[in-house]
Amino acid sequence: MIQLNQRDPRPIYEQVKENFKNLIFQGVIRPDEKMPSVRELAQKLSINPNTIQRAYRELEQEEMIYSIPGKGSFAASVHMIRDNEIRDLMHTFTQTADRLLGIGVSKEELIRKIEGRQI
Amino acid sequence: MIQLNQRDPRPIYEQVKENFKNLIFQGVIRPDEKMPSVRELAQKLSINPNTIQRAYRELEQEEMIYSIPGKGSFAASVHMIRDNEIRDLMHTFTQTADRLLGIGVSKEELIRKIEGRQI
DNA sequence: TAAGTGTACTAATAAGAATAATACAGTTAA
DNA sequence: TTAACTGTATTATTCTTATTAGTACACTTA
Repeated sequence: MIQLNQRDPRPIYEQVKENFKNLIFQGVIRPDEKMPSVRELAQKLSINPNTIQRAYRELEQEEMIYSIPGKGSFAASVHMIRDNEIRDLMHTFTQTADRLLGIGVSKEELIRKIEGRQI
Repeated sequence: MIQLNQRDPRPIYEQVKENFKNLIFQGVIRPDEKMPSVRELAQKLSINPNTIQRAYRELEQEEMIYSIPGKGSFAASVHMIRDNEIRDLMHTFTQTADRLLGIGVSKEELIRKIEGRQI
């Protein structure tokens, strides 16, 4: 299910995170489906359970999954994930806009930029 | 001219950078005015010249200053600095907009966001 | 030509990130 | 109730990276 690449310079927990993100986005792991337990996966990959736990903790902070002590970790719904992504991007968007407006760029210029985009 | 804070957890070269950014923004160092030489400043602060050199190198990459081998380092013009800042922010702005458009947010919604801002 | 300037390269060191070891607490099912 | 599972917190160790230092080079100016 999860593939670690020895030559990948990124830390293991990052590789684990990316693997699960892909599996969830691709629908291989469905919303509310149980993920492998930290110990089970750690054993399969021959690494320390805490490394998996770190990956899960960060995935939870990014609201890709949710964890229930004693029960397990589960994939979040794709709608939830999409909403969170939009929320975060919107925050960056308005923040950047504010900084531009603050140093003298006009609203009209920003709006023109938007209108000029593809899609 | 430059103040280093022993309790500041940031590396020395970062503190040096921030100090100069402020001095330039505040107009204490005027456009094209010569900055202290790497050795002179290093001696005053009792640190290695290479540490100053790193600060200067990064300030140059950010186009806050420009350096001429054998002559010295000089503050960039405030107009240049402002233009660079706008260029970078615009890049972030359009990039973020594109990602939002890509996952289904409409141009109209983004434009409304801009129009709703203060200033 | 001597004393100044920035810069490049390498080595040493310090700081932080990544992982491991261990213990705790909740859940479930026999 | 208890045994075997689950996630989580804390601390320690290891390892990588970032930071700083040492040294030499090349250019400019007086």
